[in-house]
Amino acid sequence: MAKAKFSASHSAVEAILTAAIPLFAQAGFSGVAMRQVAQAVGISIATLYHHFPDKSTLYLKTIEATFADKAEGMAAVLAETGTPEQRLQKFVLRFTEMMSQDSYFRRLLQRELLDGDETRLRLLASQVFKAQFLNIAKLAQELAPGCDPHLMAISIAGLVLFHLEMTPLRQFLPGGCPEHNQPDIIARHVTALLLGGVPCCGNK
Amino acid sequence: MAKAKFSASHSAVEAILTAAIPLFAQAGFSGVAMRQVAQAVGISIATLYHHFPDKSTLYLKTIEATFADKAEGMAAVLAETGTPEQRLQKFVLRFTEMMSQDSYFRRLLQRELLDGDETRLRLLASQVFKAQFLNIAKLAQELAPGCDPHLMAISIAGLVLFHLEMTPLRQFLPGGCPEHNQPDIIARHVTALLLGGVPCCGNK
DNA sequence: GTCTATAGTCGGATAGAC
DNA sequence: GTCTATCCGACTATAGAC
Repeated sequence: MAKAKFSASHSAVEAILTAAIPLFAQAGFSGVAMRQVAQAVGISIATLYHHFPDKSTLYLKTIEATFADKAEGMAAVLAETGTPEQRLQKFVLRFTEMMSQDSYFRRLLQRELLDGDETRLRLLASQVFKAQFLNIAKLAQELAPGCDPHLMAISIAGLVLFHLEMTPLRQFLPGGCPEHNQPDIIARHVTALLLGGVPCCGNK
Repeated sequence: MAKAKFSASHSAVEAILTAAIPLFAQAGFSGVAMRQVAQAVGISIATLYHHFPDKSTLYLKTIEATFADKAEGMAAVLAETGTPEQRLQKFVLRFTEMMSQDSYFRRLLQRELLDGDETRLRLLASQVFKAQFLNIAKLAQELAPGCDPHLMAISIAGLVLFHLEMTPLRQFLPGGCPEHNQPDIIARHVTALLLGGVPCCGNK
């Protein structure tokens, strides 16, 4: 009973969140007006406020939806067989590809690292990172016993994410070219660096 | 002649920029109101607009001032003697310390990587990074001949910067503790990783 | 659930006196 | 150079009809 009603409401909320993700990713919380969101969905502001009590809640729900989507995808990245080196290589490649594809998620992540309050940071940690973080840390311990797994896990993810963060700046730096933004190029460089240290191309 | 007049104007502009840096670093362009800046300096809005034609220009000048300050400091980080390994170690340590201290610069850098237009990104590249980037790339070539120096330079700086970006999230991730945010801990980890590859603590 | 209309506030920017 | 006073458009949020 009341199925149609609930379903309609549900899809309206989904449509709003879908429209809000690119807007907040592009301009951040204070850079987006509720009018813009309403216009992007094709509804009035009053209808928007019927589904979300205020702008902060809309933003939080947008973040939650984005991160929940990503948490699902992240689960498929690991659980590989092979030597630790092979598993690292595969993880880095898949992680790079996944992060390259979803610039909205990446931008929201960057914005949360700058402006996230404790609630949203806890959400980010527990929903998106925690499970994969433990797997990476475990892999790092196999490859580098005695090394701090927490620092290693952040370094591995950070190498990939920072190269993607630098995409807009790269073209203005010496030696930068569009090829450096390709996922497979970044993944190969990061893998070689992690497995070989600085002489990373001597062992190719 | 007209020295006092010019001097007064100069220090007023400086006072405004000094007050604007932490505000824009904290909340970003759209998160700061001109009224806030005026209040922080202790002047009226009209006076603020007497010195800067609009908000965009104030923001640009704030970024320019912050980056110009940093460009000076960056010059002192390099020019070391010793083996390539020793020079890398010293560079990473000093770079980490320098970036740890100035969170305003770091936040403005993060914000520009998200929202910077071409003008400001070119400024960032040429004023802040270019000179040091070439030095790091050169050092990387000594340590890893045949490896792409552009990718290596970004990886070296990125390892340090990403660990600092993760500071607010670290406490919610497995194994994270306040000590992981200390510059010397980060620098040691990054150096070991770069010189030894993943088995970074086996050679301590 | 969705709308039009609007309240009330805050934003960037300006006029003109001193 | 600095101020008070003000304009006015944009913003968040709400009221009330359908």
